[in-house]
Amino acid sequence: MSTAHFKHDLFNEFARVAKAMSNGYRLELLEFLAQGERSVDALAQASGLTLANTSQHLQQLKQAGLVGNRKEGHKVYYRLSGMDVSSLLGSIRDVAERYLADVDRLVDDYLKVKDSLEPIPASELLERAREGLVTVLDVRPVEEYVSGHLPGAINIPLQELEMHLDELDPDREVVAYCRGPHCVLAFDAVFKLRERGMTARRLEGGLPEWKLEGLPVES
Amino acid sequence: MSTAHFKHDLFNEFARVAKAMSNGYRLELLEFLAQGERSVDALAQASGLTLANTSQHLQQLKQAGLVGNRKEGHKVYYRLSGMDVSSLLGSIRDVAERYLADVDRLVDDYLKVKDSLEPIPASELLERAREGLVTVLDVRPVEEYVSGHLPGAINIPLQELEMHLDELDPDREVVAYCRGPHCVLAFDAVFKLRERGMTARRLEGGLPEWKLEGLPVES
DNA sequence: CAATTATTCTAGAAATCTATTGAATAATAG
DNA sequence: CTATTATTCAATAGATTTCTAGAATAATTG
Repeated sequence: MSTAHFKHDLFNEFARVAKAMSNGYRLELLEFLAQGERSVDALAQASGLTLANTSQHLQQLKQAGLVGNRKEGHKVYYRLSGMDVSSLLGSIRDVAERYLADVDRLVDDYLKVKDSLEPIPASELLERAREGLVTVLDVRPVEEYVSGHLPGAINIPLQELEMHLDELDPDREVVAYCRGPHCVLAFDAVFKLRERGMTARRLEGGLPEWKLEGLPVES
Repeated sequence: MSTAHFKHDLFNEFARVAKAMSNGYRLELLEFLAQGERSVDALAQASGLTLANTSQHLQQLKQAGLVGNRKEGHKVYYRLSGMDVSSLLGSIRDVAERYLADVDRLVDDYLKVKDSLEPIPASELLERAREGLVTVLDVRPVEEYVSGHLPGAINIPLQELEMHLDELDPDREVVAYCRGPHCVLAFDAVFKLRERGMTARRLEGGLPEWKLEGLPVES
């Protein structure tokens, strides 16, 4: 095999990985999977895709080596091949955020209050949690909480937040988190809590970013 | 705008970045650009694509925010938007190398001697260069060397290596480098030098990786 | 064993991507 | 001003992707 040929083949292989990630729905699926293992059915529901379509997208991700699966009973559970896939997703996010004006515009438009919601870094949360000063609030759906969450975090899915406000100590600051840096759940939660007069901030990044920093996870 | 809509749009923006990188030729162009600024013409020659085709690929990269360009005289020079694009390319490479069996197979097939060519890490090269123990050899084409190279490196493009062997001190170890971790130029150079009885190793990664570690570049 | 559930497979239409070709534009040189 | 050089634009054919819908498979339940 010639050098040019080798190089060409190699770059085509790299392109396969990028191609697998070149579709918005597949990136959403990867973000869901970054929260933990999920069945095809659950992923279809979460993404709003049809079952057959979800299955096909997952198979593309699998062929590119980004996810793996296992069969248990008559369900198939998919999972990320490794946390470096999550990290790759983060790199794409960062590059997009830095160089695509549309991303900035979108984030600004939707999260107008962005500046007033200055996020708290993982390191700071760790410290304040150690001192017992904060309530760590996971606002993702129950299934995602169950398959892994921040140590000591309590789970109140966003939709149920208003009904369970009494579970939160009104005198402690709340730090909310969800799936990732652009996940709106934590934004909305902080907004609602502040409306109720509580002190609330959101964590910078979500569970996947927390894991990538090598911080402990409870489940 | 609804939450679901926002999320969907956002992930589609991220997908644009991945889509721009989902083609082998475009990844090759990005690797060339990671060596330094280049004209469309030069990139067409290096990649083997036609001029029009090269121009179109570059425009796709530009629309995804990955590259920028400037006009000087009647030439247009393209450049990476930032080193984080180079870093993203590296992440894709890593994921592909780790999870795609085909990549391993390709690298093993072509670079059979891989194991005997254990690369020297940047940190070690720095140390040994400081002690004056090694000749740092850049085997990329002259243009790439000119637009930036390792401090103190001498340039002998691979094709001319045999003719210029006398420029190398036979008693000093040679460390060769080129464009990146899978660039064959340095592999071939090390092979040739060893055939001539010289002590030679290749640097782990190429110039872009060196820059990403924040190490100094000369030009 | 029949019915049910979860997933995958197959086929096809519409949309998108890629490479090629030749024409158009823009800057410079003569 | 004309010719030349470097790049982009526009049109097109062929290949690939994406989504849908219904059939097929595989494991479990009754």
